[in-house]
Amino acid sequence: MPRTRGRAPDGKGRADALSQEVIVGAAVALLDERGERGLTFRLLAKQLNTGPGALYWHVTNKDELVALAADHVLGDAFATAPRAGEGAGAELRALAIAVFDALDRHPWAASHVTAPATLANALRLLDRIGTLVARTGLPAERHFALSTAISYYITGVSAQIIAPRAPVGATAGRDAFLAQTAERWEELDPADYPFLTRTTADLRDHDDRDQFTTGLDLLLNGLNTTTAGLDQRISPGRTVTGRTAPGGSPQASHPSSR
Amino acid sequence: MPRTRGRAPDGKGRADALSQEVIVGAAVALLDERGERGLTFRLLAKQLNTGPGALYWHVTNKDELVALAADHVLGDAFATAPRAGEGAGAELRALAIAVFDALDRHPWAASHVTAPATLANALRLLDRIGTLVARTGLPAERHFALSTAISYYITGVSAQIIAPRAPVGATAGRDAFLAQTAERWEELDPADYPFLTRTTADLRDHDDRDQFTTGLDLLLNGLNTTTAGLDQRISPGRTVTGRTAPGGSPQASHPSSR
DNA sequence: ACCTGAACACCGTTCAAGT
DNA sequence: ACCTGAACACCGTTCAAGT
Repeated sequence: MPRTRGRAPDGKGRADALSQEVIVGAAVALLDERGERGLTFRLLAKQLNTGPGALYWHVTNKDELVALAADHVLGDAFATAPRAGEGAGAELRALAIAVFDALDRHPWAASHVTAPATLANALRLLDRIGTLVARTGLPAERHFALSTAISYYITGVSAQIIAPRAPVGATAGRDAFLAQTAERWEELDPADYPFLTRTTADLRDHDDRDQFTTGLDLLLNGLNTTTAGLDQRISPGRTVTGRTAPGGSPQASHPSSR
Repeated sequence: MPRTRGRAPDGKGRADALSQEVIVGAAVALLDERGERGLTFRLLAKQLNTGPGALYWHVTNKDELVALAADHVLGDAFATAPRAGEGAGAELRALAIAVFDALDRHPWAASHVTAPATLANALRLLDRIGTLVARTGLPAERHFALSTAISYYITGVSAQIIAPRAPVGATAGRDAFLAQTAERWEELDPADYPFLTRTTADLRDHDDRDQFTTGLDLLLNGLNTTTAGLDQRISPGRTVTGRTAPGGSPQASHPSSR
């Protein structure tokens, strides 16, 4: 079964000619089926009716191949995310969720989408985020920092949430894993872990996707407040220990605990 | 179950006896020196004066070993983060930055700190975050969601920022990489990438650590606003495309574009 | 209980040789 | 330009055998 993705039928190249796209497509399929460890140049070559060496003509090495595969599935997000003009904030939110969902369909992918963007769809994503951020009316000097922060959140937190599902092993799946982790938490000493030991119920029945949107909304909410907080960008960078300003100056940027 | 937890110094075990701690310590050193690919059971065994098989008595496999190593360096964060009572928000911020810095010292580690927490220091971190969140006075039902959101941000975004530095190759380092990426952005078509093409300067001279704190402050800022937005938790979960509520209900949670 | 080290079953990658 | 496939230089992991 030759896996020939559509080759423009212009020339007389063999119908099953190799190309980077064909290889990446087959890699995605293999990755979906057998996980990152299951992707092998030998196996991939066999499925494409060649030898392993042939693949190296189109792809530098396995790292690049996996990165290209991850970027490929990232592209799915643009199909679902609506361009409609509901306001920049709403579009940002929709785009972020579309990315999460796209990566969620291919658990191996999330951790291979890296920043700063160099591959096609990662570039497209960041540009779109930036364009939307620019539309919010926030000060232009902050566009880059805010856009990359959002971009980091989307891919970083997605990876964090989705990655534990990547190990192809546990067929029992997510629920069993969570239940098992919850059990571990229950056995901890409440004196050492006061929070975890009283929170096991939430762990058991939380929804991963809700988790993603919770933090996302926090972040987008913060965007609202941020216009006034321009000054905050100046001071905290250098404080190595992360201590707040020694003078106890007004820190509108931190949630007050009173 | 070969868990050689603390060896009581009663017997006359060889001074250089193997234990999980010794192995993890040596693994961290090797990881720091030669990166993830440089860590080999053969090499590690040689440095510990044994055969590779011996290691498997104390550690299930390489995945577990790397996870333990990552959790080990995560522990460094607790040394720097001050417990002082500057308010929950400030402490949260300090803790987050301490984690970033700890992971930044061991670029291979960030991507291996996974959620939900199962290893010692990851548990400790999440418990601490939860305890601090509980102190903010936010509604108790939201403590779990908010704490994990913060935790996801810290480890996920750290990984995202730090990971590109992990490849042991590029001795030229981060700056060269950024400059090179900036060049790529400059060559893009402004019609397709309006944002990126006008933002290359920011990419070139941004500071990674500032990037981390920018998003962090956004997130913590959002915490302030969130008390009023309790309702927002209910609706968005099910909307698959990520569209906002169809009725056009008041959406205090999104940045207004006006 | 813990360690040894040879052996198994793989890998990614290269490269001379072909078309 | 592109493909072939054998060969190189490794790996992680297992396991009978030792102490």
